[in-house]
Amino acid sequence: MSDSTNNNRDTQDKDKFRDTVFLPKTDFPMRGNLPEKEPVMVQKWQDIDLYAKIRHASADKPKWILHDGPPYANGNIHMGHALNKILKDVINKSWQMMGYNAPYVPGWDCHGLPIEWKVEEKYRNAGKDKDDVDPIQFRKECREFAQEWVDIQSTQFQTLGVIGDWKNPYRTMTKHGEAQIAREIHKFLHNGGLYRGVKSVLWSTVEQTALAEAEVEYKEHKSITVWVRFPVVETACEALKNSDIVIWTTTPWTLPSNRGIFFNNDIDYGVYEITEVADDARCKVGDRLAFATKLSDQIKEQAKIIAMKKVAEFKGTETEGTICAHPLRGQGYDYDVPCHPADYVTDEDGTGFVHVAPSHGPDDFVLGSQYGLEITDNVDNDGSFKAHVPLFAGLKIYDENGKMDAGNFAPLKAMDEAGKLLSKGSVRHEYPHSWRSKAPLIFRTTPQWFIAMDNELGLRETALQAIKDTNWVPAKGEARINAMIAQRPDWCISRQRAWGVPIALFVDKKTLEPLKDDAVLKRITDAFEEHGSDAWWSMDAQEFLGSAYNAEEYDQIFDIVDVWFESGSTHSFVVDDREDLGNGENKQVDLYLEGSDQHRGWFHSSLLESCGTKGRAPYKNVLTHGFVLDDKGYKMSKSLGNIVDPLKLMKQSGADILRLWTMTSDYAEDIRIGKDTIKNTSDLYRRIRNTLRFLLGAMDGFTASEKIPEDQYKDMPELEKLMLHELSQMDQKIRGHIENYEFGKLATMLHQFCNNELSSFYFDIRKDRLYCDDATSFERRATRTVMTHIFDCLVTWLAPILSFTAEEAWSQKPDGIFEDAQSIHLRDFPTLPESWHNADLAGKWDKIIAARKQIQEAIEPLRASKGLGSSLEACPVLYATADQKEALESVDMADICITSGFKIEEGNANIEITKAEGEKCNRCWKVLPEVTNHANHICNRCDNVVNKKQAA
RNA sequence: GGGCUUGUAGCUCAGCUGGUUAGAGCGCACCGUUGAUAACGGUGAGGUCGCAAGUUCAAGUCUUGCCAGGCCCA
Repeated sequence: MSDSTNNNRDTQDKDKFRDTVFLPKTDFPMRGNLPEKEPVMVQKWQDIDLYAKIRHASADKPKWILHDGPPYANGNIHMGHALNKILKDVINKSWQMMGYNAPYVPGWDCHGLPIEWKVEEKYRNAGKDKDDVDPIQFRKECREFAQEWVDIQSTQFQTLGVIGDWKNPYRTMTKHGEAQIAREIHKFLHNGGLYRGVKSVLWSTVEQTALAEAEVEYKEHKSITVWVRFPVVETACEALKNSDIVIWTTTPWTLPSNRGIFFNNDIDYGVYEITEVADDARCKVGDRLAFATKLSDQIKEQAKIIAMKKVAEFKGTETEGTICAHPLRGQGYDYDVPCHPADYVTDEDGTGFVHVAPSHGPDDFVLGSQYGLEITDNVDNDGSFKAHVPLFAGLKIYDENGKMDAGNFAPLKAMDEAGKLLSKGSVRHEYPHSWRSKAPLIFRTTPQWFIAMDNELGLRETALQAIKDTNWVPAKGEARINAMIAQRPDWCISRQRAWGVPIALFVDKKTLEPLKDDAVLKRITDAFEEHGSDAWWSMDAQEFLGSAYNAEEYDQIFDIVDVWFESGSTHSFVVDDREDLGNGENKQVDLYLEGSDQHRGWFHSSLLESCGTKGRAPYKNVLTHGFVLDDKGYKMSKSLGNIVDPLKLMKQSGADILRLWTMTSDYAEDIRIGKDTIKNTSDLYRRIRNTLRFLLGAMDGFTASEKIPEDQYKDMPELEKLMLHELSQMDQKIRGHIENYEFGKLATMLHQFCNNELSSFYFDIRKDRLYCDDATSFERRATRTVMTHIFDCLVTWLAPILSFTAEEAWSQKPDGIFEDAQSIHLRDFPTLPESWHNADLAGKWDKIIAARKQIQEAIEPLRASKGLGSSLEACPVLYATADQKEALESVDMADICITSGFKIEEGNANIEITKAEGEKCNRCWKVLPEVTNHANHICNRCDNVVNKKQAA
């Protein structure tokens, strides 16, 4: 007989018996093809209004509320948005499936500068000036712009698989939102938190307006530098007597506003007596000058001093209490100029002494205020000196084109004439300019509205306590926000802008006190509720003031409120005011969840706002995630060209890949994304998908009658019971992780369960039973019953993460076995019977599994030497102690090791692999002696099954 | 410049209060299977735990410095 004849017979037999084997069958494809399927599913969820169905189905369950932080309605979503929204969705779905009613109301931040700019830009491009546009019209265009992006982002978020109330999100620009934000401001008016103060801001003399930091561009600018002498008039420092302190500045125009001198306690200073000077030097022999010793050579050269000697040394600390005269004393500048320490003063350049004009620099302002230095009001909106300024009234710092003007040169000249100018020069340095006009900017103090941190309201104290009362996840977030709240200055909430909610107040022109009449305030917010805050511009002031007050005696405030105050108020106008979230019970929500930057942003402003109005935090738990970086750990940026676009990624790989990536990363830290990570995630995804596919295939044709009744579970084989135990273990771990906000471990755990417990263990072992056993046998029914339980659990556990894939798998399940839910997302995690838990069994099987592992290792060398192919060709002999022998004999080790035979002998621990005796069964492929006796070359078991099948 | 923070195999992550040869999954290599088949099973090779000092009988784990990142400020 030739080989080919043999092969033919084998092939025929194989074909013959292949049809009698119960191979897995399912329409759930191996390949996900997610980019095509996901959008269809999103559409379906919208069509059936899945969100409403979930709400309806869980209406009676206890509420669990994650309150969404509003993204800014401007531009397409980026990876950070994707991470944030996916995380929220996974967490929310998890709690929902734990048996809670977890509504998700997405929101948007709609007011603010970036949108205002975009609209302004449109006007500029049309050759119009924003200031010429009617504010109502301007705001209308801003609103339309914002709404456009709300709609776009809404669609994009939904493609991520995020389920929420997309039909009815919250927005900071709705009429109710604006009205309630105004009410919140009024609460601070009543509780004493709100006050009017001044603040140092960057000011454009050309546009005559304050600029936000984001409107400022830093570029090179040539400034005048001057070294100026301040004669010491009073000092406890012996060295300083009869000398002049030398300061250095690049802004000569600030000298008329000088009110102090700062030094550094740690710097070494010297007093130098001039002994020889050049002809064109501005100082003379015998002058005594004080400055930092480290800078003496530099100053000597600059001042054209040929020779000088150090006559005294002193530490910065000794300078305390020294008082100087202004260089223009006798010409209207007769006040004292005190010296104070300041850490920011260095001896890197200049003189080691810094001149202080509290009105014209942020450091000057903050420290100057602390030392009680006068905040001058010398400079007008257009950059000219006000009329009360001696010598320089009317002179402008910059002209209308932003060029340096007499306001800079005149003080310099006056100093020189007074003999107080030591030297002058120029320097090129980075300097703030207007984004719009490109003109250089100046610092100027302007009146602004503040919320006090430390007055009778005690906001800082309340907030610090609220931080302690909140659960911060990860815990390090607490230290971060605590430091910020502990150190922050009063909250400046006013902006001189158009697109926002006005700080809707009237201020008495005479007393400068804001009007606190409730009737007036109510008329204002009622009008906002009806017309939106546009009413502040469109209605007449007298309409708000009513008959009790005369509009002419009041200033109407047109400043708008900081957008952080708006989003910080969402706990009020969203959480408290929406029935679906709220409960109207003034209750804290369960979770705020944002990036770690929000310790300064939303967590922070929400905390202050809520502490000010409610005396406690708006949240119980705060979860933070890190930032998305590129594959090397660098920040994504256009210039580096390393941006990963979530929309593109979804089109290439699918949202479920993105979702899985999020959850397998340690999102508490910054996370990386790149080619490798996506590849890795796709591989993980394939394994999970194939596990679902195998389960679906294994359940092919399963009906309720095949299912083992609950009361017979005790008779199931141990392996089946072990798997039920594994399920109950998983169930407990999963619930524990969710309750402790340890979502990072979930996806990894699920994947490893698919991989280890299922694919390489249970499925591999039970393939024989599924494929070859009698379909009606108790054992096969038990296996298939357990498969339905595994599927029931796994598909639901996966649903929060792989929302699309789980839904797809759910749609492929056999009928009549599972809960009748239209969508997987309408389900809860299955409640597993207590009886499934079986620690003793698990303990026993630990040993069995260890033995299995040893057998597998022992087979390997034979395979390598070609002594063996399939493990079914082997018959291991295990030598073990009597105890072990007993345990192993109680189970079918051949099945478990997927070998055709298995012998256990008493003896010293050892393993021998022998070849199984007999021939390969043409149906089940086991190598058994009995096969030889059958005409069809099949084993007894298979023969029975085939005969029974034919009879049926 | 300041506050907070990160750095463990090619990738994603574990490593509790310092204690035997640093773990897992993926990927990779090799083998098996060809009845989960663009799948499945097994075995194996990969790490001076960012670098350098120090504390200790003992450090990935504690201290200090440095390097490279990140967030928030200035």
